[in-house]
Amino acid sequence: MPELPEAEVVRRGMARWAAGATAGELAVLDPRSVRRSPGGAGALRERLAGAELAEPARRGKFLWLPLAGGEDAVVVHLGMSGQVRVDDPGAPDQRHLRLRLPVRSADGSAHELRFVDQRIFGGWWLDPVVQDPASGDAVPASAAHIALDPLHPLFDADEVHRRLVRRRSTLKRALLDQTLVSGIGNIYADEALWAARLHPERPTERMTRPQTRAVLAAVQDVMRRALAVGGTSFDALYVNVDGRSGYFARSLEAYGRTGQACRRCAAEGREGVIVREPFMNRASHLCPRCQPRPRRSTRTVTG
DNA sequence: ACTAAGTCCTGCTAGC
DNA sequence: TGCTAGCAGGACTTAG
Repeated sequence: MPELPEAEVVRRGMARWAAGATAGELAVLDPRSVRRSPGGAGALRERLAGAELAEPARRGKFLWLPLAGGEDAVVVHLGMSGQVRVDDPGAPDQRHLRLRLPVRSADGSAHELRFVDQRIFGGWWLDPVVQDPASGDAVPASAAHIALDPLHPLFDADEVHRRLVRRRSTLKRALLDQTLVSGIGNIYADEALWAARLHPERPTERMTRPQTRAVLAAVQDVMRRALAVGGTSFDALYVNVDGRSGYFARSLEAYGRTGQACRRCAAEGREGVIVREPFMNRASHLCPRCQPRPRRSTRTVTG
């Protein structure tokens, strides 16, 4: 699933051909992929035709193509199965191809930016650009509520801690809340919790500052390592703009390793096994020996 | 029938 | 009793 490292790989892949390019006429093969765009396919197509694209940008899992002039941008969100592909004009359609944007790149070459999305959680939409007062960044309005991501230069773990302990929730749920810290999804949440030896159900108000620092440092570490090898690919759902897979799946310690030995336990002579636990109609993967379930919460249970 | 999951939206509840 | 902020959970989606 695309999380921050995968979105960043896609951003870099797009940058070479999109930065400074001139857009042609957008083909909308499935209007559901532009359902968030004001005015629908027609308005988006009209705005893009002939528009100059600037350097692609990203915050958390949100990507966008700023349009020359700086007043608006095309947001590209991958959802859970979205891909951006850069193809030669006339290349055969991919299965689940939803959008096709011809571009004349800065070097004069012709390409197509294509949006392929099996499950249609993602999409493209036109959005005004606003200034985020906290960072000074220019961001699309629909991404303005998103917190800084862990790889942002101004990311402040202690500020996240202060906000975290005010919450009456649990740790993994908080890590997935894009308004607290952005870019983390189910894979990197499980990996960071394993690395920091913290249970996903740990109450947020009982987190210590060293624990918060540890889990956020683990997020940064696992994201940087994933980025270095092109992201995490489990199947054909996530690929780079060239259609190539990332190699981080083989480095995962918790996610997707249900029933397999915990490698840290094995290295230390213990026999922990990764288990899968239900979580928000989804799943968490963890080692019960490294990540013991917190003792019963001190939170008041009404009844 | 059930699995995968990012984000938006709705509705509930605690607390004042 | 009523308001609000914050939190939890459902809806959306398709292939295997």
